[in-house]
Amino acid sequence: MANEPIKVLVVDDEPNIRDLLTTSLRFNGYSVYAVGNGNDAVVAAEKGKPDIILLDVMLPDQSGFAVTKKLRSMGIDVPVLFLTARDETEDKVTGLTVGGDDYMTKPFSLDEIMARISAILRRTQKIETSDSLIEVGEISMNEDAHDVFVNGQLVEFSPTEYKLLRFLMSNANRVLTKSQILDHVWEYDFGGEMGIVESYVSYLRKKLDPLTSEPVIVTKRGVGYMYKSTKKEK
Amino acid sequence: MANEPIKVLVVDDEPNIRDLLTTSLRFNGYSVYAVGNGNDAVVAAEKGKPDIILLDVMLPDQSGFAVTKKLRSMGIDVPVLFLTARDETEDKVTGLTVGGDDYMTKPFSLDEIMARISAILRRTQKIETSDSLIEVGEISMNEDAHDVFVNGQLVEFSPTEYKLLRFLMSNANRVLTKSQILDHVWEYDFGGEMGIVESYVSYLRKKLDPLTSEPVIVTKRGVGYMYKSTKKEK
DNA sequence: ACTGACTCTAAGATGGCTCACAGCAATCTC
DNA sequence: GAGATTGCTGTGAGCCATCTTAGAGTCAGT
Repeated sequence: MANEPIKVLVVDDEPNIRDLLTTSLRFNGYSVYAVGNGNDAVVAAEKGKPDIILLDVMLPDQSGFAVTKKLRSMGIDVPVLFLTARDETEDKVTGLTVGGDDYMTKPFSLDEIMARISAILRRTQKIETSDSLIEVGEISMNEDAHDVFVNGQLVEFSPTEYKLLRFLMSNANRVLTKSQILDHVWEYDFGGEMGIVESYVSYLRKKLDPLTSEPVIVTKRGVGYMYKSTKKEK
Repeated sequence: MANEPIKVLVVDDEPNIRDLLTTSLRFNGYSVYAVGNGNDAVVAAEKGKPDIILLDVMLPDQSGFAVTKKLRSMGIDVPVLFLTARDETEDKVTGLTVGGDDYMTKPFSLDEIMARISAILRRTQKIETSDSLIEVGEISMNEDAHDVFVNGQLVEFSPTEYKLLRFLMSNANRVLTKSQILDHVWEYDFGGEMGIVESYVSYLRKKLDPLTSEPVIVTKRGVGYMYKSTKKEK
């Protein structure tokens, strides 16, 4: 598919986060390399010419902002997705979303971070084809506007409902276990039980089923859930 | 495809499980080597360059997670199929299905574990030819969707029925004894009688026979069962 | 502080699933 | 053909996965 894989630079001092991101990104087809501090980040960005950087703002040697500033002064204006702790968000983040940049608070969910990366690349790499519309069966989803249309009718969803639906739709016609759903849709430090997936599937069905000709989320007993789209026979 | 056999590393401290897995995997054409603790696993993974690792999470020296982390930090990002006990599942499962990884709870069934391995290799080795479709005679089976079509018509099966049918189909035109079926389809610690196989064959027939031109599961009296596909040409 | 939206837990209800058993059917042996 | 053996399937008990809903706790905006 991709002759030139998209290159991502991950900068975070926590090995767990670094592994999590590296593994997931690789699996999603990105070419990834990861470093643990600001100095290495600058060097790696200069040599590796990444298409996007995931950059923790809280690094041992210098802040992510300093790294960005240094890169920009070197003429490297790669888009950055900042990773910040929840509490240090409000004050320092202002002005971050200029240009192609964006930020996410930790802890994040994998599905969410992949979506953000896509969004940033979509905005910055004009050549990129993938548009922000996910359309499967009777439901279409506009990623930019966060809107969901079911057979043309706008339906409101809570953030979690939205993420769950997006994950199900982007894996249409494939059974997903509750563990998979939990791992991808919920924040990585979520400590609860898988029962919450059942609850949210229930919420989704309550909103979706009245508007669709047939149930879109089917239960595969003993396995998991699947978003089913009208499939062509073969 | 078989010029280079796929290499599997088995890591489990229980010799019984290790032997069970090793034997089955070898029989299925994999190149297998097995170790009993985490340190050996890291060494073996480094030297042997396996295509996939079956990794018990509960090892004598260190956890399977620690092993994985060590490997990833060494730049070895081979996919892992974690093996966990049923009770330690609920709490510590988070993050297990990230990347190409997956997990299975002990006790498992051999057929199930082979299916999972195929699924993981299919997802991670993009070159892999075999897709997720098993098609023999009038029945086709979509592994991703866990769907079974009999002459184009979707039929629902319980998990056990599904596994039994999959095992029969992947051994089409070969007689399988009830013991073989029990050993492959049911969990390895199943304590019941072989009569259960007869029951489930009966369930399958009740659902399949009305939709097929001739019975697909034939009884070889005194021997076992066989899935028969009408292959006229050869 | 009040309100409403949202997340998550817990628990009861439901119904499917697994498995054993038993009687009947089919097949084999002599 | 008769009895013995093996296989088939209906019944039912107990278990377990799933669905749904009510409510507690939290957070944001007014």
